[in-house]
Amino acid sequence: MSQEENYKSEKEFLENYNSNAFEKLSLTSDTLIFSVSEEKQENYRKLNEKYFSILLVKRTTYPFKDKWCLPGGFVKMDETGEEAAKRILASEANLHDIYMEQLYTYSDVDRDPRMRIVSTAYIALIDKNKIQDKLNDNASWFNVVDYNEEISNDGSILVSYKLNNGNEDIFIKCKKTRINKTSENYNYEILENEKLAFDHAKVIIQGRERLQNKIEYTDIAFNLVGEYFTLGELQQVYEIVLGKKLLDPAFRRIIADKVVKTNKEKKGEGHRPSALFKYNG
Amino acid sequence: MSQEENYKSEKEFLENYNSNAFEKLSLTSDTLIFSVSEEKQENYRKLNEKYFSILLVKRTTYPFKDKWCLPGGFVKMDETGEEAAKRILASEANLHDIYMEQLYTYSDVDRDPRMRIVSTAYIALIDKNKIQDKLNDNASWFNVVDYNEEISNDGSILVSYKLNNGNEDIFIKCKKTRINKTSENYNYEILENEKLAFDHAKVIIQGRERLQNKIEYTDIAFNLVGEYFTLGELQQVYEIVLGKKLLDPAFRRIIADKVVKTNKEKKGEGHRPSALFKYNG
DNA sequence: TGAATAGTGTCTGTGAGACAATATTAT
DNA sequence: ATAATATTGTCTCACAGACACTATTCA
Repeated sequence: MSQEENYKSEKEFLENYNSNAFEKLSLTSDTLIFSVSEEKQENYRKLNEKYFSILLVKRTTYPFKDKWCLPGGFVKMDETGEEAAKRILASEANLHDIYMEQLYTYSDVDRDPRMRIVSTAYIALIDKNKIQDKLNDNASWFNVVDYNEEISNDGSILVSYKLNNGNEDIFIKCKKTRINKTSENYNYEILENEKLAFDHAKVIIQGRERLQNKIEYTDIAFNLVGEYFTLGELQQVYEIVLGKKLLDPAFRRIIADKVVKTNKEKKGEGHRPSALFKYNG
Repeated sequence: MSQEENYKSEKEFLENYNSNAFEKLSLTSDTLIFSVSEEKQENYRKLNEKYFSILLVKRTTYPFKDKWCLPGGFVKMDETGEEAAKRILASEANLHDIYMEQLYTYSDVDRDPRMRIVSTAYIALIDKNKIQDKLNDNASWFNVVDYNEEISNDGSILVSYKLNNGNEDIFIKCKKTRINKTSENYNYEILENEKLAFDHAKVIIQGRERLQNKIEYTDIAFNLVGEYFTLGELQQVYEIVLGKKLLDPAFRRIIADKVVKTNKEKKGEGHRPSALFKYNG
């Protein structure tokens, strides 16, 4: 504290500043990448079933070796947290120009066993059709195959997830408690989590909640579909993110002024073809 | 990278971990404290005029000596960002048990002239009537006396603020540009800012926006009033935060199931007395 | 009594929820 | 023809916006 007292100018102060006066820590960026994946149906008439999916990476090194985690890494001294997140996605998963926003900064003292590491988590949304190629060996898409939320007696909410990548299941169970009765902010206590490293189970739960909220009052859903899409496909995306069925006419009313009809059609599906639309950005 | 390769267990790895393998930085917590202040009117019949107000602290040391900033400081190694924010508010302004939530983490490389410092900003809401005492000499409440938002030709939004603490004006002008056409996230470019340190002008603008949004779908407004309040007072709080007048019947409908009428009354105001209500948490 | 706020009644239009009906394709 | 989805029409109900009206106090 006393070091600042006697300088005559900011310039002089800065020249003499001891940047080690305060303890330092490391900062990482972790990105929660959401997408919607399709699964071909046996019945040729039916639409492909869609799943909400998350990209996870298997750790090959300690700590949490062999556990799954969000793609992330250390923030370098010459980049912002978001720049770091983008750099890592480009190098680890060959992803470029994707929608990204900051989710939350996690600063629990013991969240990393190595040392004090604070992490800023980001949410990213991509259209999975664009990027079937070049996934790193350690990376894998997990579908949310089961999702449940129930209110317990004491007013807290029990959330459970089941993720699957075609090969392996991940279960998460979490107890959400309101931090304050006036707000929608929760404390997340992980009750069950065998396979996810760090506090990433919490990030996934909190991130999905954010996406569910934002899809209702923004247009971010369009980042999950390609340039051309049918209204049925778009509706499926909303339904998967929201976790509930929507009524066709209501949905069409809501998005009517967000899309433009093109003269293209999607044909050959065993039923009436549907018009392809574009986002009216 | 190579250090992790050869350990047989996580325990062994951690015992040998070199925590200086990556560059480190400093983390600070800054808190944007909002409140609503009253100003006695000359006309005895009229209600007190209310202002949206923000607590700022005058810096006494470099950098940004003599500029105003948000109360904040370095996060210690044994506390989370939010704990640091609370510790600082307790010590600097004698504020305890106040509503707080995380706003955003600012990590621009040059945001602090001393060195690389990342800051997590928090929003806090308090009832100003509770805390007229014991403000630090350097701290001062600024009222938002003028606030304007206009859309410019290129689609960006020009935001201007005028703050006043009874003694001094602070002007801020900022250009908001959508980062992405699908979302409500903006890039904030400060065009005018003489008196605020660091990137705190941006924090104020972003924080107020957050509050405006959240007051519509949560009950956080109740953190800005005391235990007992009249519906007129509560309505004023909403109006000030939202920056627009509300119609009485509509407002009463909206909050009807959030409040409970008590048998207390507020009398002696030169007009019909009004019932005091409590929050129905 | 008058100025000011407190509090309520009610009309209207918008928009969401619900359900029904029609349209069109591949097999 | 049939199964499946695409697309539109319309009824109803809830609710926000708007305005008018009544109630009550203190100087």
